[in-house]
Amino acid sequence: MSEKVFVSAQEVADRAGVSRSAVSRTFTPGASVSAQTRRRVLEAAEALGYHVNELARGLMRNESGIVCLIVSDVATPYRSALLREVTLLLQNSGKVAMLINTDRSDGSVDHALRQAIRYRADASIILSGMPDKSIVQLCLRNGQRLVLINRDDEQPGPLRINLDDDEAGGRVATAFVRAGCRTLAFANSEVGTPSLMARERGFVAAAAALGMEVSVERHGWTGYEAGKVLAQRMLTRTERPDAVFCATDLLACGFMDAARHQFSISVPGQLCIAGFDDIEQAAWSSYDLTTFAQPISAIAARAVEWLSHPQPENSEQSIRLHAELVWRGSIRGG
Amino acid sequence: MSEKVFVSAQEVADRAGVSRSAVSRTFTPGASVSAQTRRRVLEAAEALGYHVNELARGLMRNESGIVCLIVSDVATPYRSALLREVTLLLQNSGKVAMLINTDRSDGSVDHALRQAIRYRADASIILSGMPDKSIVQLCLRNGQRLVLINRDDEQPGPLRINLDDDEAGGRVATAFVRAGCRTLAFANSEVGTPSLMARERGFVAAAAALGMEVSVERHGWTGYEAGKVLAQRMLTRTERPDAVFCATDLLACGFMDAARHQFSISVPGQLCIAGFDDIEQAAWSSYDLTTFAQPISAIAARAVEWLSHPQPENSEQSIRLHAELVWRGSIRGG
DNA sequence: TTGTAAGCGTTATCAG
DNA sequence: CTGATAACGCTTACAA
Repeated sequence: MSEKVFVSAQEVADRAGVSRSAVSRTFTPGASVSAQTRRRVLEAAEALGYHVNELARGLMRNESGIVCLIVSDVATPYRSALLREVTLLLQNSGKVAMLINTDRSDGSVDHALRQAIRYRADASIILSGMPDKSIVQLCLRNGQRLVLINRDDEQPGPLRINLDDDEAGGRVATAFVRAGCRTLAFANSEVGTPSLMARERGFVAAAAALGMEVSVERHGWTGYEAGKVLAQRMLTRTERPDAVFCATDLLACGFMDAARHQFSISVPGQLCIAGFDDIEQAAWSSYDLTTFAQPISAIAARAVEWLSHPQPENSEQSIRLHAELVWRGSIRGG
Repeated sequence: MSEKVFVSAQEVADRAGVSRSAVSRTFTPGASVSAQTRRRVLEAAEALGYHVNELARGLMRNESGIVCLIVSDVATPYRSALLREVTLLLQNSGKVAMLINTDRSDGSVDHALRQAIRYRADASIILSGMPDKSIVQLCLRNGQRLVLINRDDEQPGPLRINLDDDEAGGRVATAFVRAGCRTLAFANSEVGTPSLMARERGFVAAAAALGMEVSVERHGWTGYEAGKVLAQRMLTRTERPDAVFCATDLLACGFMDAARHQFSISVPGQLCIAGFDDIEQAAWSSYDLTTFAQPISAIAARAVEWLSHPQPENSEQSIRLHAELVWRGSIRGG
């Protein structure tokens, strides 16, 4: 198989009878080339199968066009939906996404960020995990913009996009009470992400304000299986809850399935359930889950927009978005 | 904010009191550097925060380390699971994934492949859509390796990984008959992907061999909603099917939900259902769907392995993998 | 083992 | 508007 393969701007220039620079200008938006030169260059390029080498271009411009997406558990409904949205917007604004799949181990995100630096990514968007403070500084020093989504970090520099997780609890608590529920529970995972904890705290506080106590249980990761386990724990108690707020839709689906199929508890008849994220499955008729919608499009839009714009420099780099309550059938009397 | 930011090998060399090349060699696996030089370089690099510039390295080596993943509908359970697997393996073998999200329009994949060429990706893996013949040739001429997953294309050059979709039908048909079903149906989407059509043909043929006819209906895309619509069409007929093979798990979930919640048909009591893909939701107790498992790990492994190995050149570049039947509760008498 | 120097494919600068 | 020339940060003969 042939080895020396890629055709360079020089070859195009030779064939078109112009200089390298003319070729370069032809492929640089907004550069001044005469219509004729331009046409001849394009012809030659087409004939030769020339494609700009973005590696070399990035080297010169000190701007690769690459944006790193750092994420664990990509196959999860919420994560993959966010990923879709972000990549789409990124492409529309002329960037290209580099995907780094982290595991849930400690140095994982830091490792990913180092990768981003080596490829001279213009920016990194962190969808899961938390980078170490030092590596964040390293990225910023290297001129890399950082976006943290739902990470709720305090340090300045990166753009932080978060939801009003704490306020969600209040709305659910009210709905549960209105539905006549008396024994409230919160099903959480053990991972203890700031946003998950905020949902828990908000719910507990709101319930307390209504004069009710919440039994909290935490287990495993935020997936379907953990929801089942949590249901097993909570539904075998002597004082069984008649309302559960699950920190995540996946937890809620697992919880609901266990309640119905293992304990023959009717939802919402004997048990009201609410989730968080509004994943696609929440709308499926088997679940019909009342939940809070992650404003995925808004999140992605704000992130990408911030990347494309000249930085506002001293403006507060923290955005708080609203998670809308989506009423469905898993709470009585919606 | 500071502008000239990235630290170069030269600066490291200066600080360590060695030459540029020494630095380069230190970061090139398997190059000969004395332990002492190596140590001094590493110290200087650490102190300065040096990171190899992969853009420049790729330019020299003519090998970027980038592998392009071309995929539409990333947020779909099957796609995102495959994506997770591929990115993971890619990372383990020292490559990095560039994600391009295509829509279902015609030139979309071609556009993505051009992007891949511009970034001098070492390879592209196509998970959805079909590239034009000419662009495939262009990629190959440019030394870019190509992997087509479940695309069932005939042209030589790319590695083609496919399943035995056609054989699946036979196993389902037998199971349906054994369950006592008499009125068979196949629920497909309109997209007409080779693999989807192969499932349909295989099922129809197998049923014919058993002396039964299959009513086929096609609608929309391969998602949950389309499954509901198909159910509406097929379950309102005078001669209602008592067994349905859905081309996709998502279709099956939608079909099952419509059957149960709109038509109060019990599954598997009055209606047996089978799907294809074995997405996570198929195992959820609300569905408990009998289905065929995409051998996701094997697919990813074969793809990545082929990319990393020196090409076998003349060997047949087509792999056919087996989709295992996963027995669950949506067919009677498993 | 080490340093020197050439070159990878671009773009930016600056004359013309 | 165009063309020469100098970077960009790296790797890799080749020579020491």
